[in-house]
Amino acid sequence: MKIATWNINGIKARQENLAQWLETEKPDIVCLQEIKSVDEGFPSATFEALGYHVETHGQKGFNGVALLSRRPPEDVSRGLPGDDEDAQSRYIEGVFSVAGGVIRVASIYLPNGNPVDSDKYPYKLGWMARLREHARTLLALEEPLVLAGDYNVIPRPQDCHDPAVWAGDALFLPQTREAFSALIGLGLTDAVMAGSDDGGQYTFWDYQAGAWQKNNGIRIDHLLLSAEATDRLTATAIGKDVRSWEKPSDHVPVVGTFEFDWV
DNA sequence: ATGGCAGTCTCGGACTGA
Repeated sequence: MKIATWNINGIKARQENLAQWLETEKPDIVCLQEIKSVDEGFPSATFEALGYHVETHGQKGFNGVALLSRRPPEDVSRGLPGDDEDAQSRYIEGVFSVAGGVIRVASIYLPNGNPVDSDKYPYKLGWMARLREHARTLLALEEPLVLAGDYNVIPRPQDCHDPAVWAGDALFLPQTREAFSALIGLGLTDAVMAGSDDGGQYTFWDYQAGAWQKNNGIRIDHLLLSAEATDRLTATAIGKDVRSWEKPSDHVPVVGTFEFDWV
C-alpha cells in the first residue's frame, strides 16, 4: 500500500497534473495540502472517475486539506483539536480498514509562520504544540499512524541548499526545529530519514529565481510514522520528476510503501 | 550584478505563501 503526501498548491490549477500522477504512481491514500478551495469547489468527479474516494476540509482562497483513497475511510475528523477559535483548515484525519486492523492517516498543513515578528510565528508554534498533544493521544492508541504533510519545517541544515539563507526564517529557526524534534521525540519516525539520512533530499523548490534549475530546494514535506507503521514500511520515495512537468506545484510528493492491504 | 513566481478571487490588484 502506497501512502503519499503532496502540497498541490491549488487543486483547480493542478487537476490535470494530479490526475496524471495518480494514474502513473497509483497511490492508495493521498494526503493533499493547499487545495485553496471550498469543499464544494473541489473537482471530486475527476478523481472519483479514477477510482478514488474524496474527503475534503476546505477553505475559501487558501489553505485547505484533503484525503483521496482507494476505499472510503471508516471515520473522518476535520480540524486539529485544541483550539475552537482556529478557523484555518489545516488538518484532516481518516481511519481506514486494512487487513488485520486499521490504519490512521492525517493530512497536515502546518502554518508557515513568516514573518517571524508578526502574530503568524506564535500561531505556528501554538499549532505545533497542539499537534504534539494530539499526536501523543493518537500514539497511545498503538495503531499504525501516518502523520503526513507539509510541515513547513526544515529539520536539519543539510535539508536546505544554503542554511545561511534560512537562518532567521520561520521554517528553520531553532524554536521551530526544537518543536519538530519534540514531536518526533514522542516516538515518531521520519520515513525519508528511515530510508537515508543524506542531505539534499528536497521536496520544495521556489518558483522564483530559478530555484529548481539551481537545485536550490528544501525538505519540508514529511511522513511521520508510529512504530506500528514503521514496522511495515518497505520504501520511501520523493517524486521529484513532477517538478519538471508543465505548470507544476512548487512541492513534490513523498510516497511511503507499506506492507498493508485493503480488506 | 540584479531580479527574477504563482494561485485565488475577481477583473485590478491585494493577499498569501516559502
